[in-house]
Amino acid sequence: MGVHTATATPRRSVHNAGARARSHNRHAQLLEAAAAVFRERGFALTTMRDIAAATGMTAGSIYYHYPSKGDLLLAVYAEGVRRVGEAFDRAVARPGDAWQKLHRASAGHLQMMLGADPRDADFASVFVQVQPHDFPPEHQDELVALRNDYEARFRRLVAALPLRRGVDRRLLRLQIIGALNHVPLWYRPDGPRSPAAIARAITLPLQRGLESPGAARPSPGTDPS
Amino acid sequence: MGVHTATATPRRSVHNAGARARSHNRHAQLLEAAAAVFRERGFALTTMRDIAAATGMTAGSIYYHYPSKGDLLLAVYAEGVRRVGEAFDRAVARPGDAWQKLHRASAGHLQMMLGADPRDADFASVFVQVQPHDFPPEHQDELVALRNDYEARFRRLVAALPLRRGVDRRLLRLQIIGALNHVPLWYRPDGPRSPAAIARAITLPLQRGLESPGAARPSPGTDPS
Amino acid sequence: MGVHTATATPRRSVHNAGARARSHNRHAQLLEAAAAVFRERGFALTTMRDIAAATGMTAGSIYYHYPSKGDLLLAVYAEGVRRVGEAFDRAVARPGDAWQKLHRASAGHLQMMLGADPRDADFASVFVQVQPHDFPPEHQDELVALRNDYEARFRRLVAALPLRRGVDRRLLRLQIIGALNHVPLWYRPDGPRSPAAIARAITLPLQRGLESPGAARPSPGTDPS
Amino acid sequence: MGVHTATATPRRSVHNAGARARSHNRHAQLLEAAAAVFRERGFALTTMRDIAAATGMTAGSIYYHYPSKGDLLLAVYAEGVRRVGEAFDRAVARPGDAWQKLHRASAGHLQMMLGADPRDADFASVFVQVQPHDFPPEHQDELVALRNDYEARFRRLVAALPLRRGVDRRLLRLQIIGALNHVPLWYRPDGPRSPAAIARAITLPLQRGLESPGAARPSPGTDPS
DNA sequence: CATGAATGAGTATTCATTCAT
DNA sequence: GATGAATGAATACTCATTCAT
Repeated sequence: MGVHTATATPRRSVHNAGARARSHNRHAQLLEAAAAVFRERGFALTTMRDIAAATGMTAGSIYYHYPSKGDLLLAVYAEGVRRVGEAFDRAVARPGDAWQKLHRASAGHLQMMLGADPRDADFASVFVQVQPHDFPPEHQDELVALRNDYEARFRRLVAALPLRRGVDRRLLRLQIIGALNHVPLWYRPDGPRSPAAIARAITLPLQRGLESPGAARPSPGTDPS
Repeated sequence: MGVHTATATPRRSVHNAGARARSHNRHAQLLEAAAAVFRERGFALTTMRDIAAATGMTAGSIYYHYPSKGDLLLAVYAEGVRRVGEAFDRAVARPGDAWQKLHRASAGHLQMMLGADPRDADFASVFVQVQPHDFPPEHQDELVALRNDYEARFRRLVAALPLRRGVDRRLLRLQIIGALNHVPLWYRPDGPRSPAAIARAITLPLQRGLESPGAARPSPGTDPS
Repeated sequence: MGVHTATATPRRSVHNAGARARSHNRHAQLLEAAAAVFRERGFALTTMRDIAAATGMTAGSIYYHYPSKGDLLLAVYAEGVRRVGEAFDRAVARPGDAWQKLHRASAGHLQMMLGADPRDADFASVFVQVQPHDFPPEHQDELVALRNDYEARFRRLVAALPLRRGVDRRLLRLQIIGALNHVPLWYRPDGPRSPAAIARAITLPLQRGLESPGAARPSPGTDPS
Repeated sequence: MGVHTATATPRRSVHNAGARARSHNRHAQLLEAAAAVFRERGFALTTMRDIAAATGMTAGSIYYHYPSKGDLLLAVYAEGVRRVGEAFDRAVARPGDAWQKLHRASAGHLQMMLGADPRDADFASVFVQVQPHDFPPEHQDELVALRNDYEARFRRLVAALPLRRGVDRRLLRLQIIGALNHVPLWYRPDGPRSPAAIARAITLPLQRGLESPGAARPSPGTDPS
């Protein structure tokens, strides 16, 4: 679990507990700063000096921890996948039928991007908004692998949904992901709806429109997620 | 009409028909090349040399026609808005109820991005994928104005939809746009569904889930759009 | 004595009187525009487009009249020498002793730079402020020759001055030229002194301080120039 | 004190003595090289590569020390003001009457531009020959402030001169400055007069021509400056 | 004569990256 | 671990100049 599950790990391992702790902090700090800056400015417009300034380091020092800007982005991306994935898993783990799990998982996904913790939001936003397109070519495969990791969760959940015959489950999944990931482009924290409410307002009509006729109608108030 | 309705127009007008025709062609050619390259690489990673190479010009020559890279992007964006907007308008102009118009307009929107004409696709994709964020600050206002122009069409159309009470029309609109604009990220032209079919598969469940109970159920086969 | 006494003449001669007249006007117009722009922005910062804009031409058209930017500057410079030289000559031609002639010639020099006719001022200012340094190397010799032409007048005039023994006439001349040419850097047309008065205030103390003891003291009011 | 008193200081301070010394040397070296090249070619015609070549650096490296070409020029200018100003102050600090101080200060001014130390000459020449006109607009105010700083010294000195009634002290000051600053345009180091002698030859006649009648006549030999 | 269009060599500036200390 | 300094390749943009029409 730690911050460095991703492939783009730092150059060398540390040698004692004190150093590891310090190192860990420094790494986490660096990764968070990078996430914040990447989110704010995008990859191409972010300079290593921007990130360095956000940590109190100088640009050269970053290279002690990450071998390149692309690796740093990849590490941020991976951490984004990890965090959003965990939120997703937590939502799915709670009892309920498949539609309820979808509502809650969507809410979890959105809350990671828009919720109270700005660090979650930074990592999740990078994960959700950065496209393979923005990466240096040598990292694109890894990026796609990470993304697939996450999307597999969605795939499994949608596969469990009781749907009318003929519904294209892949398209349903992509429609939900598209709608959810579009939210940060217009969301205002002082708006009338919470991220969870938005997520529910996105998925509930789809349930109404697509669930198999035999299933019980969802009653809006029964799921407190 | 024509390519140069947009705000970011070329530096000077021409004075006779022959020159105008030539000039027009060159401009259209330049704009199309820029659209293709911006779409492929994004704004930040596209160099003026890339665009020049795609037209057979030298980088410096572009500046005879557009005063900056940002202006060129803006012109491409504006042309994207114009093309997608026209497709939208054509769809809405055909007779039908509001839901039918929404289905067709969504199909038009998607077809611009994914349809047979690669030039439409280039302009539309730039329009849809470039964010204010990617623009030089001095052009962002204009960009937002252009985008609002287009979104107003969607707003009017959604306003005309017969919906259950309590449905948030703004959210519905943004959900549809989000889902539609996400399609190019996964669409494969050799896939089983046409862009129009995808659009319909996105909006039809929403109709089923959200239309006001009194309205007639949509029968899938009646709208041939 | 037309505009083109200088070496940097236009590419080809004209063939009939009408054309010559028109050509002459166009040339004069171009030269004046160039003088104005060179004066305002300096050689290096002036673009051919600046000059073209000031004449209503396009940049390429200038090359019909002058083979290069350097040649254009040289022509302006030469015209400056011509105009200031003529003013100098007029002042010297009027009757009076050598000191009176010096006062009047200095006044003429200054009036060319600061007087009522803005065209004189443009040409004179370019002449006076542009240094060999600013020229393309291939024109520097010619520039120096032109400048020497003008300075020879000053040299002759100073040679005729009745001075105490031991006075360095060359230094005196250069001191006067330096002081005069410095005036445009601080002169304000709404100031209390006219260019002629300034010139006199510069040269009169030098007369008082340097003229040979036997000469009559200048009485301030006698020379109305 | 030292090289970096001026406003256009390098980007960041250093943290230990060794580094500071190195840094200081590098800065001084860079500034001196820039002064030499600016003096030789003027601001507009000097390229960053020229300056870099003169220091053994790469053009890009200059930006580690100065944020722009304009800032670099300003730093050179400021150093010129500082050096010439100090020479002026030293001359004024020595005992003597106001006229003697003027002679010596003028000599100091000239010696800075033409004296034995080529570095002084570079800085002083840039100070004296560069006009606000040559600067990027954003630096012009600062330039004028620096220049005023220096001219105030001259103003105070001229204010102390015993002069005939009616003499325009401002004009006298500007006449002297104009004559002095013109000298580098014709001075040859192998000529018959030293810079100090030239300065004296410029100011002494003005004393003779302008000092108030009651004052003692200056005897040429008494002031050995 | 004039122009629209293009060129290509240059210009300042940026920035990821390196490295000695 | 960290940094100051440097690098060099790339980038947007400029501009004198050319030339077909």
